[in-house]
Amino acid sequence: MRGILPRKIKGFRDLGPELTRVKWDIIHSASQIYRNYGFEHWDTPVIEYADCLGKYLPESDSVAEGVYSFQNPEKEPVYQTDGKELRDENDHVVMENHFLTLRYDLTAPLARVYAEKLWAQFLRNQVQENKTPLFRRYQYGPVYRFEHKLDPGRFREFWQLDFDTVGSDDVSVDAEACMILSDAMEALGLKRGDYLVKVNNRKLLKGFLYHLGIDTDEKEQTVLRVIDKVDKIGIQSMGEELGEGRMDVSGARIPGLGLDKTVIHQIMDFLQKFSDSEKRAHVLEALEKSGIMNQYTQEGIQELHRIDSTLKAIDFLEDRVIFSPSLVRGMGYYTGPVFEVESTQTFKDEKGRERRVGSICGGGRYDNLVKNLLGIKVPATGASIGVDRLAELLFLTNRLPSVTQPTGPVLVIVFDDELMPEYQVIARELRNKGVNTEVFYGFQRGLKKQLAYADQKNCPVAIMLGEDELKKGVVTVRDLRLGKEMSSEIANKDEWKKNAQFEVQRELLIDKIVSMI
RNA sequence: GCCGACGUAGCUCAAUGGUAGAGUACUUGACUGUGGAUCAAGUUGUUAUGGGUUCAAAUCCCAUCGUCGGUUCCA
Repeated sequence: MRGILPRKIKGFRDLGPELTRVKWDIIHSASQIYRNYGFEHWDTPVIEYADCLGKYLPESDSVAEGVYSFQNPEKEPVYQTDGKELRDENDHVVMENHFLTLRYDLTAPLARVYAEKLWAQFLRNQVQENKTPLFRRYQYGPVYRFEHKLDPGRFREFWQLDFDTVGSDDVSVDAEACMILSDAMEALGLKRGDYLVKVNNRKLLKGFLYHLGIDTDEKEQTVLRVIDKVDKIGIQSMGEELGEGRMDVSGARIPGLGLDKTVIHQIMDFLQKFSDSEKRAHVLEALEKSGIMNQYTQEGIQELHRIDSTLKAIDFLEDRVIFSPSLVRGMGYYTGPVFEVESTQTFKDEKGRERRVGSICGGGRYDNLVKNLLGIKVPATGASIGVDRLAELLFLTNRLPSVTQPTGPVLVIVFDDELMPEYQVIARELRNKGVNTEVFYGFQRGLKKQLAYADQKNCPVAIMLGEDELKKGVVTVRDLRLGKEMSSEIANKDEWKKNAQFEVQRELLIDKIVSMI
């Protein structure tokens, strides 16, 4: 017989109070920075029409690999390119169960929002390239990807925290994105030097590879994919992989791209030449001297110059933002500057091995944001904080120790059902003063149980009111925080009790508690 | 998808073909209205699942499932 096993979908998780708190800390402090730069908060649905996200139907050739899709139970009209309903030979509107997709990032929905706003004008042919409106928004929320392989720290449901500027091709926006990322990292508690914003320009790589005879998008993509791994596998292995392939430590054979030896050496030289430069100006100088000049590299260098001078003007030096000509960022859709925030911190895993956290934010410029939807180029640039990655980082490196053990509520102990109304009055009065207060409602009402509960929730204070106190017109207050401090030193139970516990007149209770919190 | 390692109590892990154990957690008591520490007692298992070899399997073999590490792919 089939039964029900309580369980979660792989790659989805429950977040306890500690992680939840870290997560919202990140969101609040970073959002504050985004607003500080003028971005407005938007939110969009978790589910979208598959075609609007640039994902097409499972039966078509471009199978929506990697996303969660399903058919809408409701039939709706099919549209033509001019926005009118598609009709059959009998002039009936063609109806379909459209495919729906859980959003896999926040950028695709942004494109939909932007295109939807422009749609009416677009139909009237009033939308022109280079005249599209400026739109700046930030957004956070869960996104969903159907990953086959789930590395630790990689999930199928995870949160992103994006800001994007649509409708500007000025690279000052890219420079600004670096400022924002840097400010955001510091706002949520990272110290200068705990992180580095790394910047590169896709045009530079494109121009360089073009110079080496790698002149098609397809070739470029495969080469970039290998270059992207250099941090992970080292320059030597990367070279092997560009050439004849290599043997992995595990014995797996990794096929190479079969590039020419001289080409490979030039790529390796290029990457090594810049990996040691610390000054942005030095990198630019070296790039100019390299003599690889074509349309792409020229534009790329010029843009980096602009970014450098913008950052320099407000004293964003190399302790925050560096140029890193080897930075690729996997995705193919970037067209200009790309950036990434790397955590320089390490932590020890459960086996005591030193581990790096790596990249925690990424972004860049992409000119084809709404190309699918409006058919025109709209320049956009933006970046995304990987909230869950960052939460884990803060957790692992213990950057926020106070967050890992949040203070619990004041606990009102329940001795007697008859006194419940009075317990509620006390709780009410405390809450009105802004003190988090909980009345104990558990089954097991032994005092021991209730105090153990308070201890487990890290309550600072317990309030006890029973028959004895009622007769005297007092309330017993137990300072759990003080008690915890003393517990390591004091063995004598009575003395311990004497110090951490006292009686107070009922009418003085609230002020007393407030002063203790 | 491919290569490798691992899977024993809620958790962390022992037991090298011969009776399945410890720490921790949990429950109860010492303390009948008092957290921690201490002490005492108690509960916890189809050794991932299914098959095979053997007088005898947690242990050896095969398959399946799961976890981890590496690799491939990734809008």
